[in-house]
Amino acid sequence: MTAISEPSDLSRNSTMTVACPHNASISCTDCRMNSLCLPIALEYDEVERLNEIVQRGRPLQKDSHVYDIADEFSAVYAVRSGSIKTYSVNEQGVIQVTGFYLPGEIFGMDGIAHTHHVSAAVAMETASICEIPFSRLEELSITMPSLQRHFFKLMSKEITSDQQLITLLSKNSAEERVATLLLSISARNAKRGLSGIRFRLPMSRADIGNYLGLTVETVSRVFSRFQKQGLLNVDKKEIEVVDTLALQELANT
Amino acid sequence: MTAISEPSDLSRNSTMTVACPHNASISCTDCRMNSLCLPIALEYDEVERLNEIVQRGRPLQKDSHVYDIADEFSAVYAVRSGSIKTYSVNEQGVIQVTGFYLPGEIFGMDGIAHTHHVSAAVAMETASICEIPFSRLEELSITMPSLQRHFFKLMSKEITSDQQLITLLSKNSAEERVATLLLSISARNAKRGLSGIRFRLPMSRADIGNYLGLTVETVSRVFSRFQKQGLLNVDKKEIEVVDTLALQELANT
DNA sequence: CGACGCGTTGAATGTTGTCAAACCGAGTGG
DNA sequence: CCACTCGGTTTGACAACATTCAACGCGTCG
Repeated sequence: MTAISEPSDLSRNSTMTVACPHNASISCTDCRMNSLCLPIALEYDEVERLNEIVQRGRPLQKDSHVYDIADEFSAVYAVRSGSIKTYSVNEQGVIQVTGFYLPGEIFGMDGIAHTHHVSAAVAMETASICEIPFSRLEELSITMPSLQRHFFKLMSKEITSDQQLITLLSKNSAEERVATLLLSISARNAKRGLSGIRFRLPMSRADIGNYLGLTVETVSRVFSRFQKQGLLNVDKKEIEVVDTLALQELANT
Repeated sequence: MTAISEPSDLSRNSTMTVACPHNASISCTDCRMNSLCLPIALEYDEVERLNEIVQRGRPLQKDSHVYDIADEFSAVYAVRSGSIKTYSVNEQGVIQVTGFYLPGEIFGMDGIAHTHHVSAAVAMETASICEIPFSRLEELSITMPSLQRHFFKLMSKEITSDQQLITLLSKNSAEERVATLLLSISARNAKRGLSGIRFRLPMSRADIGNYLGLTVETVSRVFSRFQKQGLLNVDKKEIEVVDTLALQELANT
């Protein structure tokens, strides 16, 4: 569960050899995302050792599962391209979207304390991911303190982002919730070196509504209102942030 | 963060020597709550070893902190008597109550992945607690697999109860939220051998409202409505559940 | 072309929040 | 002993906000 909070720090213009992010044969060293998903403190040969345990699969199709509820927990995942959403299902079968994950972000840690996943993860669009087997990661962590620290930080972030979502749902209006989500996605895009002003939302209105505890119609209306007020330009999933400050004021209320 | 989900299993009518729960000199072996807060699989001498690392303090006064936000994380805690609430505060200073803890329940695990607490814990009434230094607990866990498993289960429960709260806030009405909380407290009282029908709510209406994302007035109105409909008898904090089934239907909607 | 998924918009409804007033029980101090 | 305050709770009237239901537009895909 992330999305509202912002992922790890540091942007290093690592390599000139920029390959297609869907490409499965790329290594951690060359990956465009490595400054986001890797601990910054790793030395070159440490990255190499991590690289050896990372498994890169063929790209996932839209709507296909990375893991499903009750699947055995065996790995955590990094988004290399595309985007992923996670959701849980309660006893009554109600679905709750719990997070959106963009390239460079890590997901799937909900199973660490369990033996099985308590949520599911699906691709919102064609996506490629890195699978990091957790048992190997644990071994590796023992000899690489910086890696261990990095993962503790990631787990922390998951927990605090849960609490942020709870507060958002419990205390904020529809406009405030949507503004907060937009700013979060904007900031995360900026961190990846993309524009924080113009970007494409990977998720549907229904996903946004489910995540924020709103109906599709309300989400749509908020977008329209923001556009009318000159805060945004909205064209389906394409967003242009016009008045960042106004959005921030909304989000910080 | 707990409250909606129910804590550990098994009730064993352990001892005849029932002492005052505020009494600090009681040992884990004799504690009335041990069937709730201890892993059931522990042998007698294992309980003794756990007992040796548990620190029992003087009773806490109402509104006094067990730990505060940003305090160093050093221990987890078990409620021996009274009750505890936890809350977090976001960047804008908004307080979100994140859990209510009754005797026999464990809290303070939010700091495990961090070095410092990301939430605060205060006594809602006079309470006594057991402090379990985490470093010692980790050592002990190595030689006691059943203890380790128990704590993993507790951590899992924290995470899933977060997700349950998120779903509750995001998808349920005021009545459904209140019904769910009441049933949770009822069930937890029953598990402690107390009545699940007549009990005293330890928290204020304001705390309930904050936790459930409602105003005090709404909480009060829902209680009144439930009473009018013959689901409850309410007298300030004293609750009598009259129609459990109707409450359950509300909670499961 | 027609069906379908997705998004938008309008009108009506209903739930929850806001504001204000009053109540109640427990202390407190005159 | 009584009047007083104070915090927590309840209740009412009203307004605001979000949902519901319905219709429609638009693009894609069979």
